[in-house]
Amino acid sequence: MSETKLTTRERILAAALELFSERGYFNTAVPDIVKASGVSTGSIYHHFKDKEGVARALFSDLLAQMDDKLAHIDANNEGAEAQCRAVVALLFQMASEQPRVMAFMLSARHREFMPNEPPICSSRPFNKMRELVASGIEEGVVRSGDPMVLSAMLFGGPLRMISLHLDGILERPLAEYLDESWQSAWRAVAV
Amino acid sequence: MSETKLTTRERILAAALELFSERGYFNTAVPDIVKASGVSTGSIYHHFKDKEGVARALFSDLLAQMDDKLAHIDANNEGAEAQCRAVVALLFQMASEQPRVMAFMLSARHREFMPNEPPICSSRPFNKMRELVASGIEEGVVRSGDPMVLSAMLFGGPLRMISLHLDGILERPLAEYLDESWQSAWRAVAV
DNA sequence: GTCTATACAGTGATAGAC
DNA sequence: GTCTATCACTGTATAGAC
Repeated sequence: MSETKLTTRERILAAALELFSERGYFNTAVPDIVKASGVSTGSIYHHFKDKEGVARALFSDLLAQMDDKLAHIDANNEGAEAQCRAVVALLFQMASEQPRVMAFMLSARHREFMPNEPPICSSRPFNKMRELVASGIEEGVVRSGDPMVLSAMLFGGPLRMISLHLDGILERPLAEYLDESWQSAWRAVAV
Repeated sequence: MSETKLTTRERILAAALELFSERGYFNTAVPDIVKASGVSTGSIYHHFKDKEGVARALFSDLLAQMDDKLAHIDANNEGAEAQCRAVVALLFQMASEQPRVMAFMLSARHREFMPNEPPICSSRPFNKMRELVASGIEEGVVRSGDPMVLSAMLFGGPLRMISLHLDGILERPLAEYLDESWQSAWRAVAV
């Protein structure tokens, strides 16, 4: 536990992530963040403009992390099929290991508390996923069609599995559904 | 416009649906519902226990409506494949014609404002969809496998298309994506 | 940069007349 | 059943000392 080594900013964001993903943004008061982080109200407002600013910084950090991981996948896998499969595996792994992070990123209604933020499906990670499908079409491993639709079909099923997992509906650990999910999903778009 | 003929209760629920789905539950104050419905604060609290009670009634009504429509599909279509396809068509149609309703039902984080409500994916309509897939397996038109997974794969893609539509990402009207979406989705689970 | 104390707005909910 | 008026409180954000 290197929690002591975290900067003030990091402690605030860690507490906010915990609380926002657990109870939701609107059920979290600033004094809750104060208690959970051990940082004072004044410090929070020194580091962030307002409560929404905390959420924005958190969301932006998480998107950047996700973006890094996708870039890593891109570099370490050969061909669109392997890359897409690695993306699904990554999403499953993150949903298992950091369910809070995934809940905040995928399920939260960001627009409700960050009115000026674009919807998550137009974020870089989601665009990257669409690009992968598009290159799959060029490679000839994905049938031709609207990349938007094909991307929704390829990743929509696995993302639903993640939702079910986050809602506590699945009987077994999410990882055990990976193979079957991927095989089904790939059938939807394969040539 | 038969708005004048609505009962007080209906006017409250109609206004609440409009506001909750537009701005979200937490961005809607009771006085907002008062203004939008033309009904007084006192009347709202006469008909509902509290603000959460309004949301619960609304959600329950919408689920029941959806349930009716699914029963109708069940009765008017022969075979699991046709029934599943009709479900997807219905969802697309509703998302086009009543985007607010669908946004409130599919995307809202209900647990955040109705703590005792079960997650929507364990609601009757979603169970019905899983049952359809299960009967598809029995009929031999859907490959054998975990019905939970297969259901997620069949409906996950189309539901993502609906999300994209509700977020305003799609270039064309949702209806134009129906055929391509269905064909892809069905491939994922067909024998 | 961090803290405590506090101002102030806006919220959910009630009281009580009609 | 419906209304108006009002309360008590919570939550955001600021002021200002250290």
